[in-house]
Amino acid sequence: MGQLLEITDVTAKTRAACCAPLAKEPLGQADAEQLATTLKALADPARLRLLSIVASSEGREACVCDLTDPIGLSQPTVSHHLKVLTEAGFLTRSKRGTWAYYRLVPEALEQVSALLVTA
Amino acid sequence: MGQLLEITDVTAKTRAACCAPLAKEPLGQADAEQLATTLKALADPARLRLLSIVASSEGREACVCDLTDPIGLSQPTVSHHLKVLTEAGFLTRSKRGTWAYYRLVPEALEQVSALLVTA
DNA sequence: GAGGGATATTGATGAACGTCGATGTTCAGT
DNA sequence: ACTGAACATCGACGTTCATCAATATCCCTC
Repeated sequence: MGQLLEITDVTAKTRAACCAPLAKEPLGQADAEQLATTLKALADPARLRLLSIVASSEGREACVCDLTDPIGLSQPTVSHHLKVLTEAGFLTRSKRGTWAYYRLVPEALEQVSALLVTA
Repeated sequence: MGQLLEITDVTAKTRAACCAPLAKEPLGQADAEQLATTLKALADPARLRLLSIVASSEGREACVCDLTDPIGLSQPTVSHHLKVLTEAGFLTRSKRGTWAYYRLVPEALEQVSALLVTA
């Protein structure tokens, strides 16, 4: 009891919250695989750009139509990248009319950031 | 003038220091590719485990012989992963006798960590 | 309900990656 | 010099992944 995580937002399924900071103790195989999956979602130029565009947009959200052009990739490819980022927990999707809006989940990035710090 | 970076260690070739934080402004193509390369070095279970073992070892360093067994991969594969981490700036290599010691570069992880934070 | 626009899914293709066995290299000790 | 140990490099193989064109789905409007 007295778990530290009780304070955090329960609704956010922060998949990156898998383990102690890297430098704290050796990662187990399962934890390493989970963290790697999360990091792999970030380790792509197109997805990093998509994330940063969304993050610096008003309300920290943007629709696909605003993202396709500046990225310079086809619409299906952009859609695919957004799906990867969403499944990794970095974005959430909400459809309004014909448009799909993707919103940043700041806690997800903070989680990953916290795991990498040397403590 | 008054650059923030002047304070940081000059000797460390922190390759991750490419750009402003993700949420600050949209990443350019070149910056995104560089960051992605750095993150790709982290986005692998074996490399994450290697990093964490080194990070939690005495003096934040370890030789290959101490790493091969706990990882459960062949020696060439471990050697390859260590090379990737070194080229990404997360480790440095120093040979003493027959042994090769890999030491953690904490600043590199801190750099990446700082870029992901939502600011 | 028919047409059109925005987004998601599918299938295919080429490149990048993780892994290993085999071999090369360097160094300590005999 | 020779042998053995520690580590790196090479070449090959199977898998994963980014990307696109084509197609499907959903929703608005007329």
